[in-house]
Amino acid sequence: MAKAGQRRAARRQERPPKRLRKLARARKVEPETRRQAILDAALHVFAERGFEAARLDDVAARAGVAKGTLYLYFQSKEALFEALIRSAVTPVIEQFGKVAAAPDIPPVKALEALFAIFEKDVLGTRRKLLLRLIIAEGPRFPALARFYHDEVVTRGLGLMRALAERAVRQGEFATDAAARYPQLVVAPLIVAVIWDGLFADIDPLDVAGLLRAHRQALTGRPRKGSS
Amino acid sequence: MAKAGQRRAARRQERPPKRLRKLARARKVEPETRRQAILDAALHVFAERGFEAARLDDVAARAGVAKGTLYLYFQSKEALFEALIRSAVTPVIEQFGKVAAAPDIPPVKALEALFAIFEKDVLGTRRKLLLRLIIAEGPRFPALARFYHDEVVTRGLGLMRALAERAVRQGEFATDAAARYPQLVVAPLIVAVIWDGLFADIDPLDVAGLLRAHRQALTGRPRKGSS
Amino acid sequence: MAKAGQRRAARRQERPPKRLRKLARARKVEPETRRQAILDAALHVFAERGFEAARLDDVAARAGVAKGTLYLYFQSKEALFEALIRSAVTPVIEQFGKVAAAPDIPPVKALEALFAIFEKDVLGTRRKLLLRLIIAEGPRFPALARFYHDEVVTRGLGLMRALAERAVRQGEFATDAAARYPQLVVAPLIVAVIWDGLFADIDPLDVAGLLRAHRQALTGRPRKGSS
Amino acid sequence: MAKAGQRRAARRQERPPKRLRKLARARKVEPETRRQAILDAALHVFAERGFEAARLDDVAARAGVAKGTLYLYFQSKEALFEALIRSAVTPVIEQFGKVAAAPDIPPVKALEALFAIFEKDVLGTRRKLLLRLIIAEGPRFPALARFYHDEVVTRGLGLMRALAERAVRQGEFATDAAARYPQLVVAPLIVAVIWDGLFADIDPLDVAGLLRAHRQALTGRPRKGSS
DNA sequence: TATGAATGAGGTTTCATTCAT
DNA sequence: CATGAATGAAACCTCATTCAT
Repeated sequence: MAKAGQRRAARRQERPPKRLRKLARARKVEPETRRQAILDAALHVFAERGFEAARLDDVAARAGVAKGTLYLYFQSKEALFEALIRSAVTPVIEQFGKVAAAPDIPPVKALEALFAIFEKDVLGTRRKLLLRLIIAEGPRFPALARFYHDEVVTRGLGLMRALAERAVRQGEFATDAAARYPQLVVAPLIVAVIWDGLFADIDPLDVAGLLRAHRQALTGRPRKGSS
Repeated sequence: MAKAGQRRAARRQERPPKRLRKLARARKVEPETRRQAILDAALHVFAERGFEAARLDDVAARAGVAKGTLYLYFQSKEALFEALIRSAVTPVIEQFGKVAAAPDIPPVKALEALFAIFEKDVLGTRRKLLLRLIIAEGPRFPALARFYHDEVVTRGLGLMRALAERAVRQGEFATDAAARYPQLVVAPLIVAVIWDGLFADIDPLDVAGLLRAHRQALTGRPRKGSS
Repeated sequence: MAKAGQRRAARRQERPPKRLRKLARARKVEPETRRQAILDAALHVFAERGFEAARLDDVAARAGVAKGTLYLYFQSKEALFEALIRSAVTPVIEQFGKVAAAPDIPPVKALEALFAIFEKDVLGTRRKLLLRLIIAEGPRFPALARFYHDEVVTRGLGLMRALAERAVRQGEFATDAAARYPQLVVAPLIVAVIWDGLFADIDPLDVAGLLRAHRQALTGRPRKGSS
Repeated sequence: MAKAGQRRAARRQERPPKRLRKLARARKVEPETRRQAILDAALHVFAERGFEAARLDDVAARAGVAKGTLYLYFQSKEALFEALIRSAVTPVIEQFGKVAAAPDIPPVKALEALFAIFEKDVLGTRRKLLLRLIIAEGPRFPALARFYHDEVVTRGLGLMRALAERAVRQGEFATDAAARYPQLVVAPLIVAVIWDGLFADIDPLDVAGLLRAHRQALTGRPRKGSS
């Protein structure tokens, strides 16, 4: 038709009255299950569009519940977002903790293991979306930033520092730089996540190679023959 | 025939005239000046709220122009956002280029200079907002991500790689890791920007110390006496 | 973490809460009823102001729904307009068909009946607004023009032609002009609608007289004593 | 780019600053010439989009003047519209008058001439746009409707009535229907204009044939062999 | 006289939130 | 508990009109 006002019209198509759709009365699911379904859906939608642009309609649809139902589980869009961040954040750290704190394995081996976990369980899963979400939306959600700082960053960097110190003591790291600034250890991980978000399609990054090189740089020892 | 002083003709039948403009018309300024004012305002507002949440009302108010004026300079909110990214992106790289490419200064000195420039001209200015904006919004603006990749990332990493290679050849870097993955050189810079955005208020980062430690790690030599 | 009672999250930082809904939620009505109410309202508003000048605010108010509700039933202003035209168009034609096709009543009697129907069910009702709307806005809505052409004009003229041919065969029409150009039969009806729209207030038209005279002209026989 | 808000954006393309375009200081043209240029442009734009949707920007561009200049010649969009209707309306009528009133030519010949004029000087020119504009927008501009009624309709129908009466007296018309309702004479002309506006592209009308048939119907005499 | 940048009210459309069912 | 129709504030964008130049 003509050219009158239509903005995001392209998003929808037709509008069947669709009422009277004999609603199948939601075969009783565990509330916790449903809560998780909503959080899963929310992660996808928030990650894809960002907090503001995310539509609860989409979250509800993806979770397979009605829009109103969201409000039975979360007070508001913001509360859902916060719960999302909080819920998904801890598990990884604990895994990290187990590896990093083990005093019997050599620090460089531990580092290797940590990077592998990161590659597999963060970069390889939807958890990377979470990390991106925090980086992107954190500045607008100070309470979440603080939570993340306290729960993840501080603990994570603590582990890294302990590991680095162990590595320094055992002569595995050339300098104590990483022990004083454990951010140096994780910085390439962060960059990998960001790179993936921005350039995955146009210039994918060889994360494994990057992390191998990073380990090499930390130990200060030339590559041992292999790549 | 109702000859004068009637606006919005077809509305006249049912609508009170109520049109009493005062318009303190802005004294003519150079178009380029005004364009810059809008871009400045946009940087602030977009950086503070993100693309979606940013309101053009706020941009206009901050720029000291009427809402409609924005549209004399930019086609849409999105166009304004793009222009913002594109406009502010190149200058730094050029500065970087001058320093990094100079073959006469020792690579580590060059690195030192680059980090100083970064600290002063990016972290110390509103340019860091821009970087954050790209990190946060880039995934939703593939065209911009590509632009940034082509104009900044590729060139920047190219410089870093050249510098690192020089450093390796001259024996200033312990390993060739940074030459193979120049992302390793800039990763702490990125982390500094992100940290600043998220935790500046609750746990500020000693960026100078971080970057010093980073240089130290890259060279693989224990600190030379000083801090 | 500001847990409850906060809406529009990301706005919270600079905006007064000021959200105090009262919403006298409309008692549930049948969707079809509501759809009709909206279409009725739309007919009035569009007819009175034309497509462009019509404000959806007015449509909503007249239909007794909120502005947003319109978008639950129609995708856009344009879609509403199209639906309006399409919904109201067919009924009359069917009535026409019944009368015009009846082979047992004399053609002139049928014509008389058709004109009476037109006077009562088109000119006498809001359907004339619809006709005017098509005449006025059709040029800007080619899809609608085609729809109207195919659904109404072609069929209507077909009926007229058949009727005229019957009249010619039976010697009731002086010439075959109307059989070849059935537009001639309806032209005065169109003119009556237009006249009503433009001059009803200043110089009303005696439509009954006009149509009587028109029949007389078609038959080519002087008035039989009466009027 | 992404899918954020953009409504009529497609209409524009880029936005060159275009200020400082050494304005050629409008080589003095006669005010009346310029006024006509504006009216010509206005006819096109108003006809194409309707009053409300017409943009003065387009009128100005088409007339080759700046937007502000329009206001030196007309008080408002509405005033321009009114002037447009008034300015273009009279000429045809006068031509009609000359032919219709000539007492020496046979009425049917006169009719033939009138229809020819109509076909050539109305349907064949931009004047038909004017007629359509009056039909479409008249209801929202009562003052214009009255003007048109008094200046054109009344005079035109008067001429038609006189002509028809002459035809009746001379036995050229089968009935006095057209003398009593001269609208019957012009109705097919109106229909031709409307048809052209709505269906020109999908089902063009043989106007000449229609009008020949119309004359035939009015005279009530079977076609005289020819055409 | 002519310009066109600037204005800002007002339009359409979106979407978080509510609540009758 | 769950639903989803309804709400209405607020966003983006347009364009008639003004006025400094």
